[in-house]
Amino acid sequence: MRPETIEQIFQSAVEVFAHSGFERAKMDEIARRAGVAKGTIYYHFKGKEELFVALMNDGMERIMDQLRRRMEVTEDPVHQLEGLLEGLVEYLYHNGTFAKLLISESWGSIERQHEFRARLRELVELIEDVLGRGGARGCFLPVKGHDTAVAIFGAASVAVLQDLFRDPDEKPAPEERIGEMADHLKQLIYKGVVASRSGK
Amino acid sequence: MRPETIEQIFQSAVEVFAHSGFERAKMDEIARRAGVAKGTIYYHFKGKEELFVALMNDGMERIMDQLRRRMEVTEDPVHQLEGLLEGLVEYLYHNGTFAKLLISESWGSIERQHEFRARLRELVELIEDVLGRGGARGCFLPVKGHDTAVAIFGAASVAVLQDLFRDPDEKPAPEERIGEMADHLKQLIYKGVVASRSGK
Amino acid sequence: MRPETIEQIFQSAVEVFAHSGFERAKMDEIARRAGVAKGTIYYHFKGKEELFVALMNDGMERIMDQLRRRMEVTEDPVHQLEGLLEGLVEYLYHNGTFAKLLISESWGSIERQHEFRARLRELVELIEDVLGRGGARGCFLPVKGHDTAVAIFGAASVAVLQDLFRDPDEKPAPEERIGEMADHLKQLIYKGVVASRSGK
Amino acid sequence: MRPETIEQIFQSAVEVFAHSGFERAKMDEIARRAGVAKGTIYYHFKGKEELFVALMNDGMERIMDQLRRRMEVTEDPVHQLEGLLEGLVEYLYHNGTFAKLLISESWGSIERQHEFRARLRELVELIEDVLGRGGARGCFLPVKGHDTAVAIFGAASVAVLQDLFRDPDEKPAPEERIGEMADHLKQLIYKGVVASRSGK
DNA sequence: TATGAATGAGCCTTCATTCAT
DNA sequence: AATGAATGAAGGCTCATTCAT
Repeated sequence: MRPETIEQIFQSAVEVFAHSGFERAKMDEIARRAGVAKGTIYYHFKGKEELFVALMNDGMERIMDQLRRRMEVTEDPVHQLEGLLEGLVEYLYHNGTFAKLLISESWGSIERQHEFRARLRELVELIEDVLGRGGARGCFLPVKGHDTAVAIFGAASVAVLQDLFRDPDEKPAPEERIGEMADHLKQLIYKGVVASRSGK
Repeated sequence: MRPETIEQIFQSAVEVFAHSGFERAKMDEIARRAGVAKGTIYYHFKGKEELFVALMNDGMERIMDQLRRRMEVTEDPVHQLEGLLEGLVEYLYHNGTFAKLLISESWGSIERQHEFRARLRELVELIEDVLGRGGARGCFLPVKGHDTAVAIFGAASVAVLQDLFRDPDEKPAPEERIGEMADHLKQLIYKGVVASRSGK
Repeated sequence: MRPETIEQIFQSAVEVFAHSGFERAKMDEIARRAGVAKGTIYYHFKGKEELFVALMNDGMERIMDQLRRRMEVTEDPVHQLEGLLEGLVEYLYHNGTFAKLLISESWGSIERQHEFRARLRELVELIEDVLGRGGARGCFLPVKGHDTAVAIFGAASVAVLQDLFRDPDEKPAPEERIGEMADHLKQLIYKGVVASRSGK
Repeated sequence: MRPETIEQIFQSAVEVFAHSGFERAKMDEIARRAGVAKGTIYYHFKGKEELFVALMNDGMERIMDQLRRRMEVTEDPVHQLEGLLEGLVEYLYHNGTFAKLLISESWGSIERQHEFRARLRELVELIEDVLGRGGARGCFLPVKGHDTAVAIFGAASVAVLQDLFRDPDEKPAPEERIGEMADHLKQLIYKGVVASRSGK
């Protein structure tokens, strides 16, 4: 009757998992913040693990949706990559919570972590595809797709995280930072850092 | 240099922390692998936290040493950046264990994580300095130092991790991959991905 | 006689209690098998305990009915005892479920268990009466009634249980086994095991 | 160093398990009675289940020892059976705790219960062997071994339990009752209940 | 009558840490 | 220096029961 309850648990879980990481997160805390009894969580989710995975899948779907939508507005791979970078930075910045989990819970051999990397690979493939299409059209250099795509993802996500977790008092307006960071990333990824290219 | 026992604990701790992450790592397991009694660890280290921090500091010192040594061989910022990238990839690849902890335990508000990010900032500053010097000399584009440096670090470390944690059966020879990956990163970071630059 | 819903709950409860014992039995499971919502059980029964007691009382009534009916067909205590043994074995064998609960939930100091033993005592008294009447008529040895009656009940019920819970693949036809076991019990209880009796 | 601790846990566990049954028994209570911290139990036993099984195995070993010793004093199967009955009644009476668990936790399909019945079968085989040897020598009637042996065990154990759990105020001296009950069982099992056998 | 979402006390188990030896 | 038995706080999960609909 009330999908409301599930939604509350979900919201609360995102916050708590993000704040504490999977291991330190306490079901008690999630329940408290959601304003439900502990048992209620277990009525809707099989356990901590399932709740977490449901959460991450949800997050991954959202980000993939956003990125795909960004890419549909143009056919030009260069613009598409631009959209990807902006979308990625924007989403991660607004869901720092999710960004943190994505980066910190993706490495390891636990089942959950396997599933995670699989999802992450989808995102990387999105980037890879753009690079591939652009390479075919001659508007991108012939880069080695996968490694480069992963590197681009790593650059964006770590940059966002580092920004989110710096001393809270010196943080500039988020919206401004998002634009700034996306620009810096675009510059790095589009042109690289080396100046003189004629002589090379 | 270090007494036998401590060294064994250290080695064992690296393995266990890397395999399980900080939270899942058990002091029991560390003691078992080190071949010492659990109490012995507490004789040498104040607790789990201290052991972990000591470990990470050690790791950070080693990587910083390696990177600094790489940079001393030349004065040319372009070559220095090359050395940095190679050194970073090489070290992280050989110490995947450390790479994983570095990336997954750096974000959060626990004391230990603060200390971590502080250390990481040192590494980023190393990159930033090179970019700065290169920019001053005109051999680098005038990039926004900090963001770009973080992005470069993120690109390298996530790329290495993704490689280390992919399906174990399709892994090529490590040494080969290290060269390859460093090359791909260098290309990305040096030239970017966009092809036509004539108009610029 | 009983309304549909209650009957379904009853049937389901018998199965679940028998399969899992009182403690391990879950109201959820009982409701599921009965095809009703969990709340429905609580609409008809005060709780788990009451449901269980109702069940056992029902079982005890049935078995007592069956045994009493068996005894009415003759006046001869020897034949009556025969009927008791056959009836007991037959009933327990066909209601292994009940047999198990009877034997395993009867010992302890919880209220429910007291009530149980009280019921069981009724059954034992039935046997005791037959032995008493037979002793008065001279067709039974002058045995100490209560102990012997309990022993007879124990012999029959444990024999049946042991048979019901042995490896499922080597089980012979139930009907056959019932006759067999009743015979063995009759022989034991009628003649005992010692051979030479002339010299005594 | 201190097998003392384990012994205390063992003793306490026997009491608690017997008083409450496996499911209702609380590790907290066992620890409290043993005078140790809860964790101490888990230092020595893997869990509740293992503790319980260890307990039961210990009990079974003790009873088998006692019964085997009883049987060694004579070669005559009739005397041996006498020893078995006396030993069984005596042991169960003195370890009502164990008797209860034996009878109430032996039926079911959980792993632990399988193991239990297996152990119980050993005991039954002891009886079966005596009956077999006696039958071969002609001092026992040619009874069907297994069923009869199970029935004898059931008779003895249920008789003891019924006695142990009757109203506490009307209990006679234990030692006296043990002798009495063993006698009643011997009479039942040796001669049966039917009086006139000449005419039959 | 019947439902099923919600509850929360209760329990088993884990594990970092201590300390007597 | 080293040991390992003992500790106990903490946390995930279960499940009988309630109640608004």
